Amino acid sequence: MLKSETVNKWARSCDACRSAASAVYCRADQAYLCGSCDARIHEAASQHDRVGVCEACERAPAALVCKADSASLCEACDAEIHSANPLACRHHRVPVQPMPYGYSDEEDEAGSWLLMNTIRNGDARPPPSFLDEYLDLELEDYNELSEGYSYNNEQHQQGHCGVAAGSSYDDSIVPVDYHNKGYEAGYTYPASLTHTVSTDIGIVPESTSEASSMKCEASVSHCDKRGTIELFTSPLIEAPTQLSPMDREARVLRYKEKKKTRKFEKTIRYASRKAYAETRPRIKGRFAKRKTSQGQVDQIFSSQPDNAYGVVPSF
DNA sequence: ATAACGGACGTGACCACAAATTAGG
DNA sequence: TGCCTAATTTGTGGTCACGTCCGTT
Repeated sequence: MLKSETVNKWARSCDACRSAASAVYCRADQAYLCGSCDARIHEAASQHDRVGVCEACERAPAALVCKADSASLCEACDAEIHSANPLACRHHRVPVQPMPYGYSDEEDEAGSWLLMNTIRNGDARPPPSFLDEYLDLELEDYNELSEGYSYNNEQHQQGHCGVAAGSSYDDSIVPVDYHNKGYEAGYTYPASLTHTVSTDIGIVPESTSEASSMKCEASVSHCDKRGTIELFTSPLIEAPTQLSPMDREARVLRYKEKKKTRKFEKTIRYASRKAYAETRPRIKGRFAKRKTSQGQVDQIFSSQPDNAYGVVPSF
């Protein structure tokens, strides 16, 4: 089943800007696009059918929507997830519908905007009051920001930021076409199919360590039953211990933007459980045993006079 | 200026049980 | 190594109790 508390490092990058994670797949263009690129490109081609990206692998167009899991899945992930056990097989799934024009991944858009502005201004360095802006961070957030911070102005001046706008892409790394070399060629995904990013993670170096993440094909994220996230790294993986100024800037900006756009509303991971909870009997808001609740119902109705009406027992 | 009071608001605990996950054979 | 079964854990929503904040007296 799907877990929402783990990090998916496998998200496919946008085919247009090569920086942000893709959010949609355009069937007409046969291209994966982030929210901002999708909005820009399809402003003139609004008739293109687009679908979301699979929430499990984030690297293939969604083909089905699982009502029980409230998740859009590609055919491969759907087959894998829903063949796991007889119960999963019973999940109701419907073909994914093309999204109307106007969809945009706000987070990607805002993040790109911030990055573009920074680069346009020709200065990717943190502002003088850089740290002051984080005085309101939670301690653990601050630790995450502090971890691995190493500002290297020389590298910045040498033009390592001269890549596509809104990108922290390291042009010294040759991009890998996952679609051709991985997914379609039978690339095996991690055993734990995950599809969302926990806000507890804080800064998740999605685009920042894109170069390194491209080399991290063997890494496996694991979430144990207490919710602790463990990252297993193979010896071949290069960890981003020293971040470039651009990488650092991108991380900071992404974090700031994410903090702004944090959504505190409750997220439902299992729609089936929600549906069941809504139908369950209650006594003063608490879940009640079916037999007990039935007895209470009988008691309530037996205590009402024959002509009593308008009283709705709260179960 | 300070204390007391009360209303508004926010937060966490509680409950049962299907579903998901893990452990062991 | 893979399969099966049993045991354990997770997640779900409405209500209540409690604490905090703020305005009024």
